[in-house]
Amino acid sequence: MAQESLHKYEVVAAGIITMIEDASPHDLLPTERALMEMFGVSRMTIRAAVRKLSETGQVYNVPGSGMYVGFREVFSKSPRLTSFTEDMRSRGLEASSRVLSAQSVRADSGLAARLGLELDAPCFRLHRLRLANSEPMAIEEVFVPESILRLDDLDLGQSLYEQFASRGLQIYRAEQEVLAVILSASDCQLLQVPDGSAAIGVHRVSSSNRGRPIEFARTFYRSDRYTFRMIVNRDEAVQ
Amino acid sequence: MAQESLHKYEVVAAGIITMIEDASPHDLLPTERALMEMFGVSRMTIRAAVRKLSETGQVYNVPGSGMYVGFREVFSKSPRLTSFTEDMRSRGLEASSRVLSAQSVRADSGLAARLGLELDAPCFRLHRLRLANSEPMAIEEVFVPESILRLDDLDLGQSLYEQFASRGLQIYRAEQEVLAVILSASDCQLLQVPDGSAAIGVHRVSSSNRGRPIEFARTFYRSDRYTFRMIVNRDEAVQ
DNA sequence: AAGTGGTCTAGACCACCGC
DNA sequence: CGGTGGTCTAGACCACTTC
Repeated sequence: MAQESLHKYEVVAAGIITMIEDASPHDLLPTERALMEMFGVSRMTIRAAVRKLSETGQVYNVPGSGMYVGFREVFSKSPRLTSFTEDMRSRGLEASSRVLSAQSVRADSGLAARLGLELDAPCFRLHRLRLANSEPMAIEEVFVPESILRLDDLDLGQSLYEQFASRGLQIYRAEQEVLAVILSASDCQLLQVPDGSAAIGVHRVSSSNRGRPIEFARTFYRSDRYTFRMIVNRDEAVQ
Repeated sequence: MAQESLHKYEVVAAGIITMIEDASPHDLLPTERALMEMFGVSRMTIRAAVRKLSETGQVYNVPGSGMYVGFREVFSKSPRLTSFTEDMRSRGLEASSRVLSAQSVRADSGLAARLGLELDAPCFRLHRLRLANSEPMAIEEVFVPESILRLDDLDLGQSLYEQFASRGLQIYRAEQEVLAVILSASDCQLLQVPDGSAAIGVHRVSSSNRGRPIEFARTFYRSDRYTFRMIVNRDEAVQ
């Protein structure tokens, strides 16, 4: 069941991935010019594919030398914008959720600033326990302007992102802040962790492709079950 | 004092940045074809500059519509590999450090695996308190194989990265894991935070451009002073 | 229908690496 | 020195947005 990719560079990237699967980290890959012939595309298309793969650490380039298979597959996921469901799926877990509350609220100054709203603008707040393989994984608090989705129209049984999409709003981009917190007693109980446990907090403002803020979410992940993994690269020389 | 950039796309990126400075978020920027004429370069060079800027959220593209100034400058830093010194400098703070201990150790199984060494291979461990504007900000524990830098040759007064560089080893890439922890009583004292405080933990394996692991570092940042900020983008449609 | 960014071609020269 | 990735050109067609 081969997926029908639209763009050539995606086909090339998929082809390179199949090469990588049967190779060890730091193995030398064919040169870009050789890949041109193998895939019958121009060099820029090869480089677009390679860029995509090197962003996730699956391959890496050494100028003047060649292109190599990335280190370890465990670490191959750089931070990308994903829904909780996708994130869990990529870790081999099945996501579900339990609604703790859903209510209408008025934006305070902090929320209004984050979502680009007037003070006291109507929003709804959705408070959910997120589970992975039926075990508590995170507590999520989402605020959405009622100008985008009214609480009355909210279908609690359906994915929030799908409901945005059905209104022509697709989330493209997010500003995100990662911090450490100590959970409240009630949150510890919900997550089934010892009292006073630490958690990874993520504050996120998600926006449409037009830069319009769609949601502000505060999520607290169990730190015994969840970590952020990423590959970081340097632009220039070290300090 | 204009910096002499080597590449055209860097010159173009710098030029676009000066446009951005006098503009507001979501302002429309010239089209790529207009920028070609303005800078006298080809479209691919414009796009290389735009890619660089959009990685850090300074601009964003809307297909079929145009290119726009990014949201807020506060959030413009996506996760990149930086030294503590650079990281603090980019936040407008001056970095310093206090050595807590420096000793020779033997790699246990975890360390050996991370650094690609034999079990019991000699390494040194450097334990430092990192300060920003003379205030404690983080506790850092670095392990380096003695095959790369011997403890005897270590100059505690000099930047570790500079000592790598002087041996022809430049750090290009790192695998990083971010987690939340509760600090030990002694670490709380060092960081001057209340007992039982949470901290952001970062585990990092840094490698040379040849994929050779150079250091394993465990850093704990005060979570009241330090957060990770990043912009994340989507590749494809939402779940 | 016109204009936009996204993709793609078929070339080219360069800095750097390894022999 | 030849080969590598990094940059760059001058075109082209496409899907999509905007009017």
